[in-house]
Amino acid sequence: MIVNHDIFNSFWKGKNMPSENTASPSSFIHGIIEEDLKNSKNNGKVNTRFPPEPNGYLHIGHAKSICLNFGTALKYNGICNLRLDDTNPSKEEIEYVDSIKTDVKWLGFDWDNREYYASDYFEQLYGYAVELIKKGGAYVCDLNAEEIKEYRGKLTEAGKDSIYRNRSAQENLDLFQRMRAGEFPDGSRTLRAKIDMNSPNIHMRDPVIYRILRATHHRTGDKWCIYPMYDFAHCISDAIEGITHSICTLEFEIHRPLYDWILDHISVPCHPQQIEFARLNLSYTVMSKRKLLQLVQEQLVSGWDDPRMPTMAGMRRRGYTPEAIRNFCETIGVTKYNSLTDMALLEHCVRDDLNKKAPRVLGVLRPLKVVIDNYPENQTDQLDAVNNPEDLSAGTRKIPFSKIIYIEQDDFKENPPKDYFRLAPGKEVRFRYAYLATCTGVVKDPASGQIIEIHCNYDPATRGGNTPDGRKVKGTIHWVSAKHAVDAEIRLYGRLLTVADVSAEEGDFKSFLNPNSLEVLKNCKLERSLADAKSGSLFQFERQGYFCCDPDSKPEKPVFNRIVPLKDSWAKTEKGRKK
RNA sequence: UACCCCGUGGUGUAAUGGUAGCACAAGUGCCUUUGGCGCACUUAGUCAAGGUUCGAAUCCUUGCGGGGUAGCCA
Repeated sequence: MIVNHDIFNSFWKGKNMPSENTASPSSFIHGIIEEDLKNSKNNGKVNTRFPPEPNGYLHIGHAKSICLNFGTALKYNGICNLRLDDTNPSKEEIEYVDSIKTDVKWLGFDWDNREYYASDYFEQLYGYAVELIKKGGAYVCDLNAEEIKEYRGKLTEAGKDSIYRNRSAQENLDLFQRMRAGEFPDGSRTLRAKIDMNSPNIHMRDPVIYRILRATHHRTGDKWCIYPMYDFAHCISDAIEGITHSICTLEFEIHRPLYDWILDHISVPCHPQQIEFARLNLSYTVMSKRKLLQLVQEQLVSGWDDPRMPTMAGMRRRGYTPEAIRNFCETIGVTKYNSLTDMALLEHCVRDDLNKKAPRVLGVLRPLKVVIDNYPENQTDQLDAVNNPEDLSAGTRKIPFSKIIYIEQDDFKENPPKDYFRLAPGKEVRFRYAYLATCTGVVKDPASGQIIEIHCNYDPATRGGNTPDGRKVKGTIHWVSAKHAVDAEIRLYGRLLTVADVSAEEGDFKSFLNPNSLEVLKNCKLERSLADAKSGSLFQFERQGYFCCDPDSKPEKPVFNRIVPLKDSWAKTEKGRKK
């Protein structure tokens, strides 16, 4: 696993703080908050938290939650804590903790010194469990896992009481203490909340709140052999931290009565309000940690930071910017409707951001050799090129032109279709920033018939690409001088999956993996300046797309990732024509 | 067929009882030394039926459709 912190530390530091605007998604949640504010609830405070479990890498769905939680706190002058929800040591690792912190910072949010861990509350949580037992709200149950399942009943039928349900508080206290002391084997007993085995809500049928589990915790080591369950730990952690609005995803909606029940039955300092919203689903990808982990473990991708992954690490390596992701999160909104967001919207946000800030360069992905017959053998022109037409303060640079150049294979057609205004026999095009030239001949490989070389004559009067006589030339194509070019590897990424909505398909999601999601071009020709591009730096290769210098890049062999192609209305009409 | 939640153009959302709007996508045209960007325009929507109301996407009822929930996971 490669974690290149330099990618963003060098490039983005100080440039990626969210503005008031992008950090302010408006939604039904803010409606609730503003109502609370109006009623002076919580003394006018708005405190949130982002509470990931450190059992995997953060993905774009988490970004939505991060923007919501941190953005809400920012909007209402509150605070947002980072809390690692680490109550299940069997799945959690320090590597994940580190990556989570890295990703939240990279996205542009700051938890100051409020880096909290549910595990920091284990002692307090234990105390609250004791209080609950004393109040008759919890009991130690000796049923095993299968028995508990059986006693729980079904969705459509009530459960039945455990035979251990009516133990005395004294006995429960003694047993719970001995559970902690390690007197009983894993799985032999649990602490359960004493609620209602007939509840239509299965989560209220005496849920387990503590289990015996001998696993080394990444922070508390072997100090504990009992661990609190989510439902017990989360609401109390919220209360301990003074959270006012505990925002989570829809699948916890049915847990809310339990969240409230626990807080109502112990003496916590406050009672946060749980509010649920719909998690993000993105077309042509998967968003579950389990599936992403599978892709990594089965080496179907190169790692958590494979640029095809919807993880923050993957998107970072791909070249997506924090600003683009934040803007995306604002654009998609927050509701309770289970939706499927079009990947095209994310790509739009990426292009929109990159268009403003990415310097333009010339690079040829699939080179075709062009000889300018009437250009002097050993001459080199240094031509002025605009770095960014969207930002003239980015200035200009010099690019060298000479007798032999490379153009894109797509930019020449021996038998051009109608409306094709690139290079073709007898046709004139503009080499961007350089000269107008007319195609005079084609050289083919006698054996295969493949076009291997084009011949042109240029018009010396058109230096810089201008036409003193005012003639209009519609086609402008990019090029790179052969003798000045730097050879590079370019990785083109496609969609991870072949179907937009894999949840609607039957069978294993892996059978819908796009076999062509990665195409590596090893013979690309780029303008010289790209030889010393820094890892993580972003460019627009004119007429091609946006590209990001990969950590694998070396001065002698630069490597670039295509972040997203430019929109291509010609490809669209061509495709339409073929139909 | 238990309980809970959700249904607004193709997609994502706004309208909090008072003109159904925005963005993406799709399409057309203009502009253009990036077939990019930008600009203008077009297509297209309140799940259904009743009810309340001067007036309903919004409130009520029923139906239909979608999602969630039966870990000692979170």
